[in-house]
Amino acid sequence: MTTAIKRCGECPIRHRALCARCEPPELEELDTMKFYRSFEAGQTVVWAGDRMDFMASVVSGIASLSQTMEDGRTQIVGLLLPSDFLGRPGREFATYDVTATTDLVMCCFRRKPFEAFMARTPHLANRMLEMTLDELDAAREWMLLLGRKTAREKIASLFVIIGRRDAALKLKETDGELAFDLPLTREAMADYLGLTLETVSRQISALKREGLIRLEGKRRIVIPDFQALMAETGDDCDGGIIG
Amino acid sequence: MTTAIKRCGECPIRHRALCARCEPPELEELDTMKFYRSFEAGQTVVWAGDRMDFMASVVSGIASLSQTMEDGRTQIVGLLLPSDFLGRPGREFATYDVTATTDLVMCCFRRKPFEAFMARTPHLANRMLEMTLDELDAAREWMLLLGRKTAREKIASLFVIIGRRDAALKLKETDGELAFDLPLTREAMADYLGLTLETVSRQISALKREGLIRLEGKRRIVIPDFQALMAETGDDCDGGIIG
DNA sequence: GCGCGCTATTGATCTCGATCAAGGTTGTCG
DNA sequence: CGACAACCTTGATCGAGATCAATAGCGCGC
Repeated sequence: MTTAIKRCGECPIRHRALCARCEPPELEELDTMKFYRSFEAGQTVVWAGDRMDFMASVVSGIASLSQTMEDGRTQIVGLLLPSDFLGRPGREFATYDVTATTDLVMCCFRRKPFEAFMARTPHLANRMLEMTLDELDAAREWMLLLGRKTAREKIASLFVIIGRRDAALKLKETDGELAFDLPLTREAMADYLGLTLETVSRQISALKREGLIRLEGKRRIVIPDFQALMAETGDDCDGGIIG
Repeated sequence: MTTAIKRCGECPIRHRALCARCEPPELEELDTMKFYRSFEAGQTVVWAGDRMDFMASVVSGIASLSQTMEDGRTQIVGLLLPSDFLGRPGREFATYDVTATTDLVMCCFRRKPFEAFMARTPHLANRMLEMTLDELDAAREWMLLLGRKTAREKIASLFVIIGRRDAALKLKETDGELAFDLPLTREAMADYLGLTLETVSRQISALKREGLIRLEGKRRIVIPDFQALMAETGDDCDGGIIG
């Protein structure tokens, strides 16, 4: 396994996932338990059931969490994008297969010291709770997609979510033309959306034919009119601004 | 809305969801912010988007969390069984419709004082994190069901999960014969499993015809051989004991 | 008891997405 | 360059579950 380990004093994680409110002494302490791991696209980070003696935060690249049934049916239950967190306190063994779907760098923390650190840093525990609740909301939104949306709506929803997230990372607005690289193969998209890869391919072709998206190569998606694509997701289009 | 409010010094919640590790002074304090609310089967606890100025724990009965699309397609994204928790810190507005699917009693805590209490009671914050992570795991298991299981497997999975949970509440073993009342109509089951009510009905009839379950009336399910039913869920049957 | 509303069952038919199958594209390595 | 592998697209057909429709049981109030 290609696992580069290095130390670094300026982790992007500080400013994103965990430590927006950490003080310098706390950051120092986090640094002592921190190391980086790199994975190539396709590599497995951990298998479900493996001992996992670290928690981690995604620095760059994308990983997927998936579950597989004995007969091979697979469901991706979550994507880890930059700043997303992996691992749960108090759990020694991985629950899901974690796979790098693109080249991936993670900032890892050894579990024991990290848990000890969390125990005496309340705002870090709060931040963990906040992140977990956000993930729970995302999972529940995905349940609506898996249970009730058509193939076309599923594809449109996926593109909207990836597009929005991608724009957020680049600090761009999500209106007007938007372009991004799909971090998933057709098969991975199928496993995320509860479809077959053929259906994914056909629906992408249909959206292309209708001008809702353009393809540059197989992987790069251009969305000329983000609002128009959102109208295909089946969701309320007000972006979920409640209150 | 039938909303009985009473105070009570011996809340079952103490021993379950929140306070297994609370000390007597903390329990006193929790009591000052606690009140009970009762709902009849079918009543709505809150609508998505409503202001919700309390958090709550289910004392008895069952509630469902659901999302509905404009055209009426509905997905139940979670069931709240006794001891389950509702509401998230820092969120003033409900994200999902919450409906009593049976007669329901909830133990409620006013949000502001509860949040303040949480902020200075670290083990409560930890307990919240633990519960949220468990819910996340449950949601992800359900994603596999929604995305990849057949109608038959979905029904079998539902019965296994309700049966197991019901047995746990009654402190019974989950082998040999097991009987419980279905807390959901056929329609609610359909909305939970991502099916139509006709398909639910047909699959239940099929399981009955094959002797995997018996029906006593419309709602009471008897499972003569729990292992045999588990074999129909498509899951590994070792009950997920990893490590 | 009778009629009404709600829930559940069952049948007939249709349809969306799965499955099976055949190419086409792209990239890599000798 | 050519061969091979991985990934993607498209077509033909199939089938699980949706949809449409009719009927049946089951309280509940009058």
